[in-house]
Amino acid sequence: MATTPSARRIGTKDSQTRAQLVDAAERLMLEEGYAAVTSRKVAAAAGLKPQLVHYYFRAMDDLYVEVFRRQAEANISGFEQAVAEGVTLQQLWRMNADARAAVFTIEFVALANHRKAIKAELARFAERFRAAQQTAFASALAAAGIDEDQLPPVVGLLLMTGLAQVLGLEQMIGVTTGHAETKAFVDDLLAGLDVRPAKRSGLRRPGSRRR
Amino acid sequence: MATTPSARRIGTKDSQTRAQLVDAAERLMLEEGYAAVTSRKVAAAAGLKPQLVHYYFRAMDDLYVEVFRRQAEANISGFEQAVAEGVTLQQLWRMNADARAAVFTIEFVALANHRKAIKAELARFAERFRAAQQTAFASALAAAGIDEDQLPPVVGLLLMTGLAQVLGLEQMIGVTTGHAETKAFVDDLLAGLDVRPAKRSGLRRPGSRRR
DNA sequence: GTCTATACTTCGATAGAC
DNA sequence: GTCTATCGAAGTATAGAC
Repeated sequence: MATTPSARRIGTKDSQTRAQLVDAAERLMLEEGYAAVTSRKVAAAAGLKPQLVHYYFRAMDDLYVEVFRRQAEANISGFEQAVAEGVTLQQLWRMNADARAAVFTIEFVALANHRKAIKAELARFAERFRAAQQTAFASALAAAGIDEDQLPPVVGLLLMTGLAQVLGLEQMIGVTTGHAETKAFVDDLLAGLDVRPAKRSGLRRPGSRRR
Repeated sequence: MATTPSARRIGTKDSQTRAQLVDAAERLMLEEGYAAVTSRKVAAAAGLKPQLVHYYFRAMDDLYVEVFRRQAEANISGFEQAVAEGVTLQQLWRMNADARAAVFTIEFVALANHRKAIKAELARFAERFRAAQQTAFASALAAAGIDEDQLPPVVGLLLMTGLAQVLGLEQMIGVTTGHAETKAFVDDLLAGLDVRPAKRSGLRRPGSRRR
C-alpha cells in the first residue's frame, strides 16, 4: 500500500549539486519567504536547471523538509550541547534572540498551515526543542535562585521564547518601537539574576539602568 | 509618472460580489495559508468565476491588503474603544490571547516577507496598534500598582504580545506542552494584580494555585 | 549516477462582449 | 456596471537521453 508513490529515480543524498540546491532554497526562504521557493527560482539561484530540483527531490515538500531539518538540527544540537555543559539564563536568552531563527520559524509555521508533511515535521522538532530547552532553563532558573512555584520553568521558557519571537518578527517587518528598551531591560534583569545565586531573589530588577 | 499602471476598469468598492470575494479570501488565508489565496481558489470558494477577482482587484496584492485592512481595522477599533473606556490587564490579555489573530499575524508577516506592498501596510498598522495598546497597558499597569521603572509599559506589552503570539503559533502546529500551565499562571498573576491596586506589589504571584 | 526534453496544470492579468 | 473569452508566464513533475 505504501509502494506506489511514483517510483522514479532520485539523486544521491551526498551529491554536491543537491547541497547547492538546499543552500539556494534556504537563502530564498530567508530573504523572500517560502512562496519564493519554487523549483524554477531555486534552480536559478543556484545557477542550475529547474528539472534538477525534481531529480534530487521527489516533491517540493521534500526540499522544504530538508531545509527545515538542516536548520533545526544545527540549532537543536547547540542547545543539547549547552544543556550538557550547563548554561546561564543570559546564554539561553542570547541563543533564542536570534532574528534569523525567528524568520525561519515564521516561514515554516506559515508553510505548515497548508502542508501537512511540514506540520508534522515541525511539531516533532518543536517538542524535542522544548524538552531540551526546558531542562536547561529549569537548572538555570534554579541556579539564579528562582523558586519553581514563583515562576515555573515552562512558563518562563514560553515567556522568553515569545519575547524573542516577537522581537524577531517585528524587526522583520521594520517595526522596532520599544525594542531597544526591552532588550536593555532583559539584559539587566538577567545580569542581576545570574550573578545572584541566592534563594528567593524574586523578579525585581536589580538597581537602575544607565544607558 | 504615476499615471500608467494599467488603466483598466475596476468594480465598485461597495459591490456585493466584491464582499463575497473578500470573505472567501479571508477564510482561505486562515484555513490554508496565504499561498492558497489565488484568484482561482478564491473564486471557487465564493462560487464565482476567477476573472471576477481581477475585475474587483487590480492585482492580487490589493486583495491581500483588503483582507488585512478589514481584519486589522476591526481589531484596532476594539482596542481604541477599550483604551477610551479603560481596561484591566486581564481584559488586555484576553484580547491578545486570540488564536485566530495569531494565525493572521503569522500569515501576513510571512506574506510581507516577499510582498513589499504588504510589508508597508503591516508596519503602518503595527505601529498604530502598538500605540493604542501601549496607552491602555500603561494605565492598566499603573492601576495595578506596578511602577514604571519596575516594569516599563512597552516591555510588559511586548512580553504579553510575545507570549500570546507563541501560544497561538504553537497551537496552530499542534504543540501545546506547557500551555495550560502557562495560561493558568498568567490568569492567577493578573487576577492578583488587578485586584491589588497598592503601590509596589512586585511581580510575585499571589498565593498558591490549586487546580 | 546525472541531467535534459517535454507535458501538463495553475496562475495572474487584460481586452472586450454584454 | 458586470462578467466572459483568452493569453502568456510560471509552477510541478515525469520519462528518457547521456
